[in-house]
Amino acid sequence: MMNTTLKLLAQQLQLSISTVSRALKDHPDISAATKEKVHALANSLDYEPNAYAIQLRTQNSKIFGVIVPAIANLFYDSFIAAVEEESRKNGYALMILQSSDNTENELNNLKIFRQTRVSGVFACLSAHTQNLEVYEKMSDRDIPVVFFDIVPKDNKYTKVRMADERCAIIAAEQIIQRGAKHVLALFGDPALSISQKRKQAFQQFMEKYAPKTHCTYIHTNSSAEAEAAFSKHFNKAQKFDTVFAMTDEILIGVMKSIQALNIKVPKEIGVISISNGFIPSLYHPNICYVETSGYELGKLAFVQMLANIKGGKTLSELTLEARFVEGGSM
Amino acid sequence: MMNTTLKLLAQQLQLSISTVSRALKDHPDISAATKEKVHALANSLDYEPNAYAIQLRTQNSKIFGVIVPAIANLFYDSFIAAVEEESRKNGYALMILQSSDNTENELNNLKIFRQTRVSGVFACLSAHTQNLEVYEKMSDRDIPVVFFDIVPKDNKYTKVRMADERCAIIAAEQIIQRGAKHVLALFGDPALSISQKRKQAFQQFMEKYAPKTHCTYIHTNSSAEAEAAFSKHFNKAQKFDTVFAMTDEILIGVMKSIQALNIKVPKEIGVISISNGFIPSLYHPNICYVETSGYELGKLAFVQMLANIKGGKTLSELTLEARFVEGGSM
DNA sequence: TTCAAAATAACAAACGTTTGCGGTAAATTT
DNA sequence: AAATTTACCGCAAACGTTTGTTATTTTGAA
Repeated sequence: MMNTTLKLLAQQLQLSISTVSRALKDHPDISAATKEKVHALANSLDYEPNAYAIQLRTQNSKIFGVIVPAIANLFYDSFIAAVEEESRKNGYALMILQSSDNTENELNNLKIFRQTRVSGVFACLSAHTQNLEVYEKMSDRDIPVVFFDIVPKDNKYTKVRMADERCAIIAAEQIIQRGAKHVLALFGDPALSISQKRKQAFQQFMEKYAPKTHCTYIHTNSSAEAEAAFSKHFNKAQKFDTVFAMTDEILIGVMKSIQALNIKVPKEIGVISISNGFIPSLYHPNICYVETSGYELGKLAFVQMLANIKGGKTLSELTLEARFVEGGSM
Repeated sequence: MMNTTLKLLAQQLQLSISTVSRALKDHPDISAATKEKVHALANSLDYEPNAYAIQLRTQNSKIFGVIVPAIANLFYDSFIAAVEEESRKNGYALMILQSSDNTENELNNLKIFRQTRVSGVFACLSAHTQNLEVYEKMSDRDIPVVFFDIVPKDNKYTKVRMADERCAIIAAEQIIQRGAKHVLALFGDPALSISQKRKQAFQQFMEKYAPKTHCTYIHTNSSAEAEAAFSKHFNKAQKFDTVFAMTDEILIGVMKSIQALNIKVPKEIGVISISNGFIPSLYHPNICYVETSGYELGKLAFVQMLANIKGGKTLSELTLEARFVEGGSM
């Protein structure tokens, strides 16, 4: 079927293309009568403007690009959901690409975004991306970039992220408040800055405010490792009364071990984690956690993006405050 | 910064735009020497073709649209991941929109896709969408649509879905094989065709091949409902030896109740579900499940899409075979 | 009436490509 | 040496919009 264009409408109405174009967007130059006629025909032929022609003319694509390590991820998918909601409200669509934590993919994705002339990109750095040159290229093209979650250190970028240190500290506060004596604290890949930050903040806080509490710190790289580490340490003479899991992944491992050993929560052990909230709700009792909301972060990122687009440059780092969510696990 | 275009390259090289264009795409009309020069300059100015101009000229956007009820969903996000992988390999990008199971959103999304002139759309119907007129409109525009998961009944559409009935039957087989005597079978929203199909297939199979097994059928709409239903029924005189959960959502509710009541799996009760695999792996022992892989479905959908684009019309329904995955829960 | 000022609509260029066709010079054939 | 290929390249139109400028008509005041 022939696509209906301005030209077609113009021909049928014996008007010029420009008149039809203006009528459609309610330009004051056009008389009410003409507008009416144009709208009528446009509707009946259900005219839909060609986004590509518009972009070509106006240099504005009304599309945002999003790069995440993985879509299939409890945190990122809620981030995406939030950004998508806001985008829709503001007349933007989303193009989502995943890097699979692979720098090469990240590069290709950025290229696609440049070619698509996206209006902006939300980027989460791949775990080991060091070279930010390609992001500079986006700026050269006047495409604003809002980094989220895994962000570069340099202050010249716009970024939003969780208050990682605060998360760990809030967890520590709770642990102290409950009067824990022996804590097993499990953190993620020690090569990741997020693991380092959380571990450091947690440890410092504990040492300062509860020097008598005995803490064991362990790094694990997967659910399975966490599970193994937990059961190994739990069988030692020194029983823990509290376990802290830095991520959902770790929590999952811990909980499997707890179920396997048939340990009673919270009677025999208290459990607390940092999470988006979904995994903690899977268990009975619900696990206490410090909330890091991908959804909230998405909303925040979008605000930054809009500010960036409207008001020019907004070079700042925004961190999202975390809060403790009560469960029955402590 | 000025975007580098063909025109710019042409000027700098004292060549015509068409020559530059042809040189860049290795057209035989152009001499090797010229090609070399053009490529060199294009690289140093890192020229990137304007996708909008190309689309305007060639009427081909190289973008696929995807509509899912929700991105933040274990099944759909793996579906998306698969489609995204394949798309990238084939030089397409993805535009992902969520309907939130809301027909109005679905309509708007389709509209965006039409305006963006996507090369094709992958669509999962909203739970209660009846009117498929808008999808007809896509066909009018020669935009192929591949339905997945929740698909229309009409055979004129291209669709891929899980073998829903088979899933239920495989589960029933396993239940019979383990010699269950009393089964509690939990299904989802009875208004959804998927619930109906699975329930019907399950029930028929059980009645035919294990008429003496006593089954209780219940429909629930959420995790919480499933949790409540399970604990309510478990306390009755007649204890179940096996519970079947049609979805992850239901399984989550069931498992919470099982943990709350401190029931031993599989000693006191056998558990089996239909799932993507993630949730069943969260418990100890791992829950047995019939696998419905969003990832696999995505791959399949993509094949269909490509066939549709290349070979014209391919009106058929493909179903993805399910398989049983052993856990320790039965 | 006459003329300036609104009101209304048409013209045309531009956005960056692709591509059919035509043109010129060099190479090859008679 | 004339005629014909062949190799290489440029011209120009088209894709569907938007928008500054210009042309025409209508209106209202002088």
